[in-house]
Amino acid sequence: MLTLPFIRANQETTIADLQKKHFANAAEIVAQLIAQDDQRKALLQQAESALEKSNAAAKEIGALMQSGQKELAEGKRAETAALKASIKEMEEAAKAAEKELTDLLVTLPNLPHSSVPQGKTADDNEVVLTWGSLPELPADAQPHWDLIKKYDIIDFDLGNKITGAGFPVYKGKGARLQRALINFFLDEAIKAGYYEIQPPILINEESGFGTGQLPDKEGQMYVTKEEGLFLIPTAEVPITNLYRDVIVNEKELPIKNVGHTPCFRREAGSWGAHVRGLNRLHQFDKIEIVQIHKPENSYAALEEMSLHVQGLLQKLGLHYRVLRLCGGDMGFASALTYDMEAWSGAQNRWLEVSSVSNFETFQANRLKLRTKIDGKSILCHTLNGSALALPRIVASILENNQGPDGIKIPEALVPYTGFTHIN
RNA sequence: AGAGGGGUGUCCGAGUGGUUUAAGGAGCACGCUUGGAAAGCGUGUGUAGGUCUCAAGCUUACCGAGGGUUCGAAUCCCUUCCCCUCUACCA
Repeated sequence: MLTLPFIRANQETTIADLQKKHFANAAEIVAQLIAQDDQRKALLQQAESALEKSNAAAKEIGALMQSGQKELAEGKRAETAALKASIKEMEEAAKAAEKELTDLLVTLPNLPHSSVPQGKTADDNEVVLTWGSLPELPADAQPHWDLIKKYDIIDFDLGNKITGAGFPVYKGKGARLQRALINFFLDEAIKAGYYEIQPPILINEESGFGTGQLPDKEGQMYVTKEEGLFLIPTAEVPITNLYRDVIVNEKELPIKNVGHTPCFRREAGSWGAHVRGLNRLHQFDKIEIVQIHKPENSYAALEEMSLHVQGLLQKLGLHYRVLRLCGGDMGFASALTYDMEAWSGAQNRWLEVSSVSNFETFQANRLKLRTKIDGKSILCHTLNGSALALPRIVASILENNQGPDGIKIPEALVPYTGFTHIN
């Protein structure tokens, strides 16, 4: 959530930045926000001065009662009683104005960083770098959805039976590969100074709001019927919300947390040929890194996180590229996002395997996550990234490493899998 | 899940309708004292909003959360969340 003082002080750039993110009617909405804020302030002042009068009168009555002047007190009481209704009305009006204002403010996306390229779609993203080279594959190379059947390691039919589409069952070496990747990614993060967290994977509404999933993306999450709890779409939600309503001691910054969780996404209406197999699932495992910083350090941290993710891909020997997302393709809450895409040999295309973002104060403002610097409380910057999401990594490893001996496990993973080939 | 007891500031803790403008203590910060330290003494010590060029000041809200009663609520009532004890159940 953007802050009103910032919008007021930077109207021109706010409008231009919103347009860069292809937010419709930016100028009108900014003007409307400011008008509503003016109105809110006026109503608030009205209500507060009425309250002040009523508080003073109540105090006077108290004093009169105490000194035994009952009749004077009774008179005063009758007088003050008449104020009540109008005070209530004013308070309600002020509250309604504030809610209206917040409801509108919450619809504004975060402003993009100056380095974010102009553009509308994924085609406009900027390729920052490409690492490695195309894998050499046999002529009869198969896509991963055939390989998993050939080696009987991931079973969609069984998942269909017990749950539904998009909930695969991992079996044998497929299950062990999952576990190996999870441990490998966690260990690498811990080596890089992250602190491991195992959060709940159901979250309440406040948490959904704190990181920006609610009220907007309600349809993306599964909800429990009785309690109204949401299954997390990413560990970012619980791990970042640990710091909701917290004033972090400056000495504790930066905070670097990592957690592995399953992630649940409804992905309503997005099924088709390009989301076959492991490319898009309703449930998948992901290791998420989350950092909290003082504002001046957050962009250095973003680069560090990007390098960490790249290090993982390099150790797995996957051909990858890094994209700087354009304004139109970025997430709602992000100020700058790097996507890492791994090459999928048999599908002949790039698969997004990580997304690393700096949210600046956007989430912190919703979370009320602050720190104190020189006695002043300021909003922290939050960042997060996948390090990494499993299914597409598995797809890439299977496709890129297939050969006559079966699928070769990347060397860095062998200590974790305990086997060198899937065959 | 049933019965009972609780939730007050950074922490402990008093407070069952009106100088509570949240007592008292601890902690922390600064000062005095001291050769130095401790002790002692003094002062200060939250968050958010509004007003204000800034600061100060003034003001509103905040005693788990949300509503209500009242001229006035930490205190009374309702709803809800969380914690503790016992019972039940369970991995």
